[in-house]
Amino acid sequence: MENLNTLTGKYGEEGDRLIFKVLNSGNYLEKVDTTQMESTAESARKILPLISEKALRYDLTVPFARYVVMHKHEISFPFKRYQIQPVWRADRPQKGRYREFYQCDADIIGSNSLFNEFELVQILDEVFTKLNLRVTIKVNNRKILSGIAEYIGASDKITDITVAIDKLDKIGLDKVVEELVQKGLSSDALEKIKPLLHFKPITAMGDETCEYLNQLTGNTATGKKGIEELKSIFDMVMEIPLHSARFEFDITLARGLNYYTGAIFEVKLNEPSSNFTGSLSGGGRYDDLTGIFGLPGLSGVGISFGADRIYDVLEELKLFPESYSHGTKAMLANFGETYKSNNLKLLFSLRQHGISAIYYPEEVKMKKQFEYADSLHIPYVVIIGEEEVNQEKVSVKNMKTGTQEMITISQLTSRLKSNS
RNA sequence: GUAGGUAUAGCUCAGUUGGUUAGAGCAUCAGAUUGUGAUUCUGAGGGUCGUGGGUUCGAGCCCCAUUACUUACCCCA
Repeated sequence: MENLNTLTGKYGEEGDRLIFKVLNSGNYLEKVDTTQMESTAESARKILPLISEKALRYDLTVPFARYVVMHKHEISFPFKRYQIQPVWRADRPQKGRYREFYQCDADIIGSNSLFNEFELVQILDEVFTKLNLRVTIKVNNRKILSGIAEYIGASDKITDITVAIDKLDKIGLDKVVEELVQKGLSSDALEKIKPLLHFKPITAMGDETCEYLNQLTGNTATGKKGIEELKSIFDMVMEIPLHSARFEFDITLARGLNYYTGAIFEVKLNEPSSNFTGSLSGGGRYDDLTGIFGLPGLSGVGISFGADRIYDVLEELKLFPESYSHGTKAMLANFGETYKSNNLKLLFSLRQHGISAIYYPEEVKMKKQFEYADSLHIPYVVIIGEEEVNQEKVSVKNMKTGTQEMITISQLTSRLKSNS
């Protein structure tokens, strides 16, 4: 839970609408002049701060910035932290999109070094490599986008421009141009921007490319700085290559969150057998997020994993193991009161040896007990009945191979211990 | 915020132009020499067809409302 006014304005116009506002406690209409109320959007906007002071957290980055400011005297900078918690969006739920979901954030605050960006890229690569997911890490830089807007004389329209360009794949060149015109872009600006629309994502940044990009951004200082930063990250990625992730610069990558000022990241799934389109992870650099809480000049960079989306994708691609190897190792069949004591002794002896075992609690048919063991993927079923007691042995059935044999308890123990 | 779609057994779904006791697969349960699963065969139970109205001789099917779920756009994890 956060104060509403610490969240508003940080996530863009769209973001503000998606914040879950919490109604004030008690008589929440106390401060409202009900005679002035109208059912218009504008009236609603005016009344909102009067009836709601709290909101559910929209992401983990803004609350993190608040935390850093609150604890500035106890923190050594550069400060790194990770955090896994639910966040909320007042959105219409749909595939891969939830009202409540878990984000896993990793941030480094209090350092301008681009090495931090590189470290985060390494984390992204390592995580998705370990999860066995092929992904594309898309990267861009807000300064490049600002440079472009500056160059074409439409600094106030950065968001409109990037949002439109972002749709290139989906709606095509003509529609994008149409949308830009509709947003009020001059024909002169449009001419300048057109080469950008033909710029495809690239996976390497040589000097020539940089030079070309400088041209595209009209050699503005901001644009140049962004290109320089981008190249610096690329250089590091070239030097220490990633394990499995594809790393590419995509000039159409925009990101709606207002607070980003430098590098921006987004991770897309790159598996032919899945058509999941949402981003699995995102992030970027924010230069002055702590400023609004009273600690200016602190730059940070962070990424966020969408745990639920990653889970969905792993499920869809069947990458979860069918059962966990460290689950129950053996089930002792229940043969009734006569053999209960033998079973209990064995059960606790096995557990003392660190073997996870259970005793079927009811005296029911063997068929049912075996079905139970099978449904739980328990690899061994141990039987102690008349035969076994007479021979001072136990029967053990390997549920995978179907073979069964009679062995001593010490043989059983070492067998269950050895192949784990 | 905008625009669609769906709602029938525990689950996944059939159900013809409205017409008699609403079906299947899977799951569950019970049996096939009462010490054996994944892989056999036989049988059984289980549904006020989301809810409330309406049209009709008659509604799972048509119309209206309502609720829940879901998909796309917008945007994002």
